[in-house]
Amino acid sequence: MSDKISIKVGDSSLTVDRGSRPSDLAVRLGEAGPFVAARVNGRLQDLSAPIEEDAEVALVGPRDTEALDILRHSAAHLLAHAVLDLYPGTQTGIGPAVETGFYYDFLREDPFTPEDLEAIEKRMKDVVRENASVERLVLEKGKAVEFFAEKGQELKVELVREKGDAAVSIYRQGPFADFCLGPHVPSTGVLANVKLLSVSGAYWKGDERGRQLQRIYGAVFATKKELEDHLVMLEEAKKRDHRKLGPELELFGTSDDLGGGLILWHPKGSRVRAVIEQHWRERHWAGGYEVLYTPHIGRETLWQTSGHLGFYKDSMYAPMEIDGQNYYLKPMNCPFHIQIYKAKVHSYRDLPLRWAELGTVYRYERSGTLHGLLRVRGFTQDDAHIICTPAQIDDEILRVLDFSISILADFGFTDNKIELSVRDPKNLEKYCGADDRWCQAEASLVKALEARGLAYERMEGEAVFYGPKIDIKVKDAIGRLWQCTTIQFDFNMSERFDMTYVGEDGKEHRPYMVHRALLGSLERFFGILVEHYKGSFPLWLAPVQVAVLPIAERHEAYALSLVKTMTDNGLRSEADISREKVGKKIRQAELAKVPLILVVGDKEVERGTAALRVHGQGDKGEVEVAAFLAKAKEFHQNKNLKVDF
RNA sequence: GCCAGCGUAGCUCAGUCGGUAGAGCAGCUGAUUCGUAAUCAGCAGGUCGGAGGUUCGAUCCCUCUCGCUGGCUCCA
Repeated sequence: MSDKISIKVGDSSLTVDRGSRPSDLAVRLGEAGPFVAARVNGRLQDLSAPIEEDAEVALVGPRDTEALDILRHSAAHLLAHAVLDLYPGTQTGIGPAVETGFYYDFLREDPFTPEDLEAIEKRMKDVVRENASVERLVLEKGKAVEFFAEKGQELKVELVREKGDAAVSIYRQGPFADFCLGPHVPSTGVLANVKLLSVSGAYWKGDERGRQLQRIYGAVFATKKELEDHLVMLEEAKKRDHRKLGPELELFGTSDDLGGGLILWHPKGSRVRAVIEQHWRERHWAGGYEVLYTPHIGRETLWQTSGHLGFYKDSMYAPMEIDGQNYYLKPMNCPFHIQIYKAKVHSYRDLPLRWAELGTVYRYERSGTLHGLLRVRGFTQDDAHIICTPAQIDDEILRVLDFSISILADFGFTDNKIELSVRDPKNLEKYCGADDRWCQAEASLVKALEARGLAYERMEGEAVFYGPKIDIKVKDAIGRLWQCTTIQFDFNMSERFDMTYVGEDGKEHRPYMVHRALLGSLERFFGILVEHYKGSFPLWLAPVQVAVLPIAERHEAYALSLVKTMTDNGLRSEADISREKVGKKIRQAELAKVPLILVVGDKEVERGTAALRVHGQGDKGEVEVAAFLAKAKEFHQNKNLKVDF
């Protein structure tokens, strides 16, 4: 075996000693760097890792996209380095890169305070300036255990014992050493643009019964600008926060006296909700659905049959006793729809049935999980159940998929991420329902996605126990994903309630049942809408669509007549007849994010016109009332997301 | 539920090293009748989240409790 190997870096080819390191290549090629890692024959590795065979090598700079995870992971190590410098005796848990940055978990008696975070960040920056080197060593497993035991790092000892191979790689910098595969940056100098963001609790190995650790979160980027942009984005997200905008725009509220996780829809929010519901109903009727109503409570026996009392009881509220019988608040609508199904004998000729309901359900959520409109204890699901024969299932799935995507688009969500959740192939016994049914169900989900050419991610093992499903997540204005639609097969309920239909053969058959929530819940969807539009709803959804602002008292009658004209034409309109100057009225209408503003004074009264202002676009000048009305009506009725006058 | 932080007027916030609180906006009243993002003046508004304790005295210190925030866990 030759002790030379040939290396290709970009356009250059060179022959080097076997065992040369990527960092040597950089020197040899006169590449300035800095570099954070190297891609050797497609695999990311340390700059200091020897190359043992002919290879194609790419040096990875901090600004390369594939560097970001390395920067994050290394920044997590830097964080631990600083923490151990400042708080010796702290035990380190795990510290990975995550989607938005990195974190590290620590075990320590005293809580980290915000001041501690500042001190830690400062120490991190010192270490960056020192450009401390990061060293990799490989120890035999037993030695690695000893190594961490000597340092008093019991958590690491546990990890090495559980996960370590025969040879364990360890990264070391300052007082900190980690059991870690890498790769890592060669030294800390490239981690200058780092910021610690928050501290929170976390469980050791994610186990609720396990030890409680303290987790410090941070973000890191290759350039200062990217870090600043990220911080601006966090600020931007805060400005869109529906929990702030909701009460500000008088859309909804909560009340301590009412209780956590319960939402009060204020008049303006209720208006928007009513518009959403009406649109939803009309689309469902047009789409071949019946819209049902069912009660909020049901007898214990119903929940026993459905199985909820068996496996879902912890999420249900305590029963109330009525005439010696226990009744439960509903956590789901399906048993009620099934009762309607079972009210008569169904023929295959009746199917498919598509039954939808805006059904308000109540679920116990642990106090710490409640979050604005997004996680609540009482909410209205836009639920539907499709009951059909095996022969109909492909058509029905395609139909519900198209329907869902189309309705999401009505609200401005056209950029979606789709996930197909299927069984865990290694654990088939934990699922209910016959194997051939699972196969057919999965096949029809895939067929529908492929028929429409939709990209999707296959989530192995993510199916719920009763059937495979498709989830649709929508992307909002600042790129965040929100789960809305879920289309799930249910092989459980139809069995438990012994749902049947009479087939052509005169025999009883088991229908397919598909659950579907499209918007998800009205509360949650409304929260997502508020964040997506930053409170500035498109015209057709806006609680007030046209504000009419008289300049002086003598213009009020005219303003009110315009409001009546708008209202008579189906537009939601209000006049501001406060004794304020027009500048103030405009400011208030703009702050309320009213899409269209009509200012009227002497000139407009005299000519029977109005001065138009479009939210976010400013003064558009004088308009004829009839022409304005025609356009506004058109935008409203067509549900345009943007208006153009 | 767990860890940490927070809770002062409707909102945003100041303040009190323990002697029962203050501003701006919003509200009300009055004046102003005004041309594209805040007219002026006056008034009113708080058992300082709730309960208990320590103290001559608690909004401030302690305990419990409720709620909110960031996460964790959970979300068949």
